[in-house]
Amino acid sequence: MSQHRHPGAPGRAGAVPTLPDLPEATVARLPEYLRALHNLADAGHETVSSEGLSAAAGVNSAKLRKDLSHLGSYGTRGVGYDVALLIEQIEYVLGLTQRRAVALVGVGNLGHALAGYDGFASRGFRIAALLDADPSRVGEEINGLVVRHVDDLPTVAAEESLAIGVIATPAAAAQQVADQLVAVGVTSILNFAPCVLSVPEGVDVRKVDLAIELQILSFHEHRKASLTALPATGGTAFTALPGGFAATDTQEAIGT
Amino acid sequence: MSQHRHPGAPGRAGAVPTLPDLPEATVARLPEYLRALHNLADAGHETVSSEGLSAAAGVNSAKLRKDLSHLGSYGTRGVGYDVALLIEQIEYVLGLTQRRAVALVGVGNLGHALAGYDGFASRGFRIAALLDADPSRVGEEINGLVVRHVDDLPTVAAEESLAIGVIATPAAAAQQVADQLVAVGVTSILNFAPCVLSVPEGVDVRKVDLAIELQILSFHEHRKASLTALPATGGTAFTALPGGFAATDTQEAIGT
DNA sequence: AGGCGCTTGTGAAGACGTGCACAAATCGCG
DNA sequence: CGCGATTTGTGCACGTCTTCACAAGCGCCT
Ligand SMILES: NC(=O)c1ccc[n+]([C@@H]2O[C@H](COP(=O)([O-])OP(=O)(O)OC[C@H]3O[C@@H](n4cnc5c(N)ncnc54)[C@H](O)[C@@H]3O)[C@@H](O)[C@H]2O)c1
Ligand SMILES: NC(=O)c1ccc[n+]([C@@H]2O[C@H](COP(=O)([O-])OP(=O)(O)OC[C@H]3O[C@@H](n4cnc5c(N)ncnc54)[C@H](O)[C@@H]3O)[C@@H](O)[C@H]2O)c1
Repeated sequence: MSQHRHPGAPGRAGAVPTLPDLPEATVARLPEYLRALHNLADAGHETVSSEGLSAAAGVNSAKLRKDLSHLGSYGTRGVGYDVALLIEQIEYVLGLTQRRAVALVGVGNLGHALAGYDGFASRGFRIAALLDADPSRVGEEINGLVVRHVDDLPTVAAEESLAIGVIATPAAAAQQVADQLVAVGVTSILNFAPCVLSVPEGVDVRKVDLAIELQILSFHEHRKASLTALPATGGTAFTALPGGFAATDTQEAIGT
Repeated sequence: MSQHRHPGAPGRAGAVPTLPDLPEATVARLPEYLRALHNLADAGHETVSSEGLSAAAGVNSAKLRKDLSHLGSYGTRGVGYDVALLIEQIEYVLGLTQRRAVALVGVGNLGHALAGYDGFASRGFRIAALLDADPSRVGEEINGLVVRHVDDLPTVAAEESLAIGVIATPAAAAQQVADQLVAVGVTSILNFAPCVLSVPEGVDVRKVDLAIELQILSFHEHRKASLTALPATGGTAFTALPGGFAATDTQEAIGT
């Protein structure tokens, strides 16, 4: 509270945006709030309480309030948050006011699905290029975009200001592709290949690995099975899992 | 240390497996160690040091040692870890000794890619059924599996012991599908639809949301841009980012 | 056998994230 | 204008995670 400078509202002119450096955990949740807010806006809500928004986003309301307070938030006590304003704020902080260009490398099985996905456009991104190393794939048109050869990356980067590179190649090729992306100035990479990438300092890599998610679920299945298999020694001690079990990215038992 | 009971090696008979309850953060990393270990095994390594394995998995070596110590690990001081034994251990803890059956619901754009993905089989899972609500999709054969109607779910569950349900339907249908999965006894769900699911206690849900990953990357792009835009006051103070910046699921600047 | 170098396993400290509980602020209404 | 209902923003305490640093253990070489 006290004198909290507006951290750079979208409408304001340049003048040093003063991005507050948010806790990483908060950053990871802002997109969820944003999605929930868009749903609320579509449903006609003009304001929403922290209680309502946190329920829609599936988090604790105190956590939500603390997250929003980090970006010097615009709530009104006794009322709640202005939905439209909050959307603007979050989109600004996340850097979504500009439609960022994404280059998708590897137009195979998964790459085709990604290329045809409309969730890119509706959430602030634009597929600027499809790239592949297989000559037989080059030239193919998907969703209005023509697949180009991965060696054209420098040309593509010269035409467009690439913000993010998405790697959907086999693991064996991923490091090489990452190097090529870095070479043309890409500093953010989303990697679908199941491998660790080495990148220079200043380049961010996030990974999506289906098998890891399944294996984490498998662990919990295993644990649940070994618990219920135990002969109930004293009573129903194990029926209710110990509290605070959910963590990282797992949601469990969210009541309606 | 002291007398550490083997927590249930795969070869041993039943006798109460005694699954140690691992920190959630550790569970999330075990699959990465497992992948790195398989690579090492394929490359012919019989043992590996915590330093070597942590490098291959892209984490801090102390963290790796602590993670492994949680499962009553099998390292030898002065030598390292036996690769094959460690693989066995981790696979046991993750519950991968049985090939878990996965039901994939929603065989659209993304569902097709998942159905054709060989990473399932190679990492301990088996697609047991493909399900969709669209009558025109039912009957289609993908990778040797025939798409069945989602209303056949009870029949499928009766035939197979379904461990995990994967939801790849539009967000609007996801909750309903989740309810159907829960109704037939599925207690682990991987959700690709961008929405929050409500499930009863005891059911685990993990989500994969492409847009969230991109938006997190976008935030860091935004932040990096706003930093470099600043007139360098004293010198190269901002060239190196403050240490300990990577978090959650982000790897950054991993040296070779 | 003894010593030496290497590596594990872990205690302890600090950083980080979470959630309760409540004071401060705002609105609407009489 | 004042009051009560409501909701935000946050201090605080607690739990979890990370990282350092080092003693204990192991194998090898002499
Ligand atoms: N298919 C899925 O559902 C799925 C799910 C999770 C993860 N993945 C991972 O995503 C990646 C892609 O999977 P896929 O099923 O689409 O594989 P795929 O073999 O169908 O497609 C890979 C594509 O990458 C291209 N490619 C290969 N080397 C390249 C290079 N150096 N530069 C540019 N392009 C190159 C190939 O020509 C091919 O078109 C894999 O690493 C896979 O493990 C896939
Ligand atoms: N395509 C991608 O690359 C991608 C990436 C990330 C997330 N997603 C998400 O994954 C989901 C699927 O995306 P998509 O591109 O494959 O969509 P899609 O429309 O191509 O496929 C959806 C499929 O679900 C089926 N379906 C609809 N209602 C159903 C129900 N009640 N029960 C069973 N099946 C039902 C439809 O018949 C269709 O086959 C969406 O939520 C999307 O946001 C997709």
